[in-house]
Parts: sequence; structure tokens; C-alpha cells
Amino acid sequence: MADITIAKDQLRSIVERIEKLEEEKRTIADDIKDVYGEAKANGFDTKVLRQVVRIRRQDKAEVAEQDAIRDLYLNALGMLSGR
Amino acid sequence: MADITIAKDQLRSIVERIEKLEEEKRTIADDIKDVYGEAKANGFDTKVLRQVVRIRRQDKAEVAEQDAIRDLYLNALGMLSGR
Amino acid sequence: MADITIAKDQLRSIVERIEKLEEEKRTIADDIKDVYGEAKANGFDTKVLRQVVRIRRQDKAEVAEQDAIRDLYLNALGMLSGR
Amino acid sequence: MADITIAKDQLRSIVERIEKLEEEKRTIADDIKDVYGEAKANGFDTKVLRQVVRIRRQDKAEVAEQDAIRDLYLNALGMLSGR
DNA sequence: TCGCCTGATAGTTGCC
DNA sequence: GGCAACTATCAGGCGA
Repeated sequence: MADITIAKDQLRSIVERIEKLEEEKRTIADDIKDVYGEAKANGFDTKVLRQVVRIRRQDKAEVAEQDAIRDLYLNALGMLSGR
Repeated sequence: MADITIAKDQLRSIVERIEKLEEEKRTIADDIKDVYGEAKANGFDTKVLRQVVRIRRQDKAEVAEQDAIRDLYLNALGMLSGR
Repeated sequence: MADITIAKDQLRSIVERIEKLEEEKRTIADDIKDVYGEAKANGFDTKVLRQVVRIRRQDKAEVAEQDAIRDLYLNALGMLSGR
Repeated sequence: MADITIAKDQLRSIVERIEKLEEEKRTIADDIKDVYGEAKANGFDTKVLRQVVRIRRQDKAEVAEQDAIRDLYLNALGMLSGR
């Protein structure tokens, strides 16, 4: 019975932590939505805005991916161990 | 020209705020993942854990209604007796 | 040089076969979407429909086991009586 | 009762069509896996191969996205109606 | 071979 | 009410 109680408390703790974090995440998502709304109120085209944000994100990701590809190639050539 | 400059600053501000918020959101998502990982390490079934979190999140009335419809469908398919 | 040429042709063949298969896969995914759309037009609740399909897909024993674990968790959280 | 029978048949038809399509999709996914396996057996680095396939896919998507952005900009400038 | 982790896919939500 | 963006879940591939 004791171990069940412990598991019970643990479970409750886990679930509550997750729910708290999800709540925070939702809040931030709402904040993002608000910023887009504010931008729209200031005459910006949110569709374009989203494209801009996405492109900036992709650019960063692309750099990271190119690095990964370069490592793959170097590794395939047996040249990566020295890095 | 002045208004273009203003718009430019505004745009920059908007994009930066969005990116900052998205970064925070990502961090929290990682935290959630960590909690699940910790739960798993403590012997919990994370798949079921996710189901539980989802059940708690859902509106109770809605769940009941969906259950009713689902039973209707399953029954029509002759699959309800076995459950 | 010859083997490089061969590898090149092989590589091209491989990539093209994969892309062709991925294209087919995408087509079928679209077909599935169409069926759901048609079902919706005929008054079916697609959300529940997806649940039904999922239920049929899952291994029955596995479902039973997950149900048992989930009940255990919900019970530990004091949430089972209300269901 | 009659309409229930009709709905029942419709439901069964819908579910069976979806399940058939999902089965086909799974088969194709397996085929793709086979191609990668064959490539591996022929000495290709599947990790690099996947990168190649992904990059080709992204390149196409990127072209499509750039077209979309161009349209957005042209539209913002009131220049799209003539297209 | 097992567990982790990323990437693909399915599902949901919010906007137009 | 349909479409597009975003989120969550799942499965496959990789490394230990």
C-alpha cells in the first residue's frame, strides 16, 4: 500500500507540473497571437509577417542543416575525427 | 520617409517580440518533454500519461457526447458487444 | 571512373524511386482526406470517425491493457468516480 | 429504421474504404523502406540519402513558397489583379 | 537489440 | 464553413 501512495503522490506531482507548463505554454501562444493582432491593428499584413518569421526561422535551420550535411560528408570521407 | 522608418522600427520590434516569445514557448515545450522523460524513468507509462492529461483537459460534457456517438458508430459496425 | 558513373546512375535511380513512392503515398493520403470529407458531407462526425478507425486499428489486447493502466492513474487522481 | 440501415451501410463503406487506403499507404511506406535498405546494401549511406531526398523536397517547397511570397507582395502593392 | 530522438503524420484550432 | 497554421502523437532510424 505504501508504494501505491508514493506512486500516487508522484503521479499527482507529474500531472500537475505538466498542466502548469501547458498552461504557461498556452499563455505564451496567446501572447504571440496578441502581437500579431496588434501588428494587424497597425496596418501590417499578418500573413506576410508570418512568412517573414517563418523564413527567418528556416534560414537559421538551414544553416544548421548545412553544417550537419558537411559533417556527414566529412565523416563519409573519414575526415571528421579530427574535429 | 519618416513613416517608412517608423514602420521599419515597428516591424523589427514586432518580429523580435514574436521570436522571443517563440523561443520561450520552445523552452517550455522542452520542459514538458523533460517531465515526461522523468516520469518514464520512474516507471510511468508515458503514452497513458498523455491520455490522462488529455482527458483532464477535455470538457467533460463533450467527452460524454463523443462517447455516445462513438458507441453508436461502433454498434453500427457490430463492434460494441466485445468491448 | 566507371564505378563512379555506375554509382551515379544507381543513386539517381534510388532517389527517383523514393520520390515516386513518396508521391504515391501523398496521393493516397489525399484520397483518405477526401473520404473523410465525403463522410462529413453526409453528416458523419469525422472526429469520432477517426476515433473509430483508430480503435479498430489498435490491437485489442493492448487497448484493454491501456484502459486498465489509465483507470489506475485516473483513480489515483481521484477522477474515476465521475466517469 | 430504414435511415439507420442506410447510415449503417454508409458508415461501413466509409470505414472500409479508409482502412483499405491506409493499408495501401502502409504498403508504400514499406516499399520506401525497402528501397533504402537496398541502397544501404549497395553501399550508400542512408543518412546522407535521406538528407538528399529531404533537400530536394525542400527546394521544391521553397520555390512554391517564394512564389507565394511574391504574390503576397504584389498583392500588397495592388499589382496582382492583372495576373 | 533496446531505448532515445528526430522527423513524419494526424488532429485540432483559429481565422477568413 | 472551409482552409491554413499550429500542436500533439506516432513510428522509424540511429547510436550505445
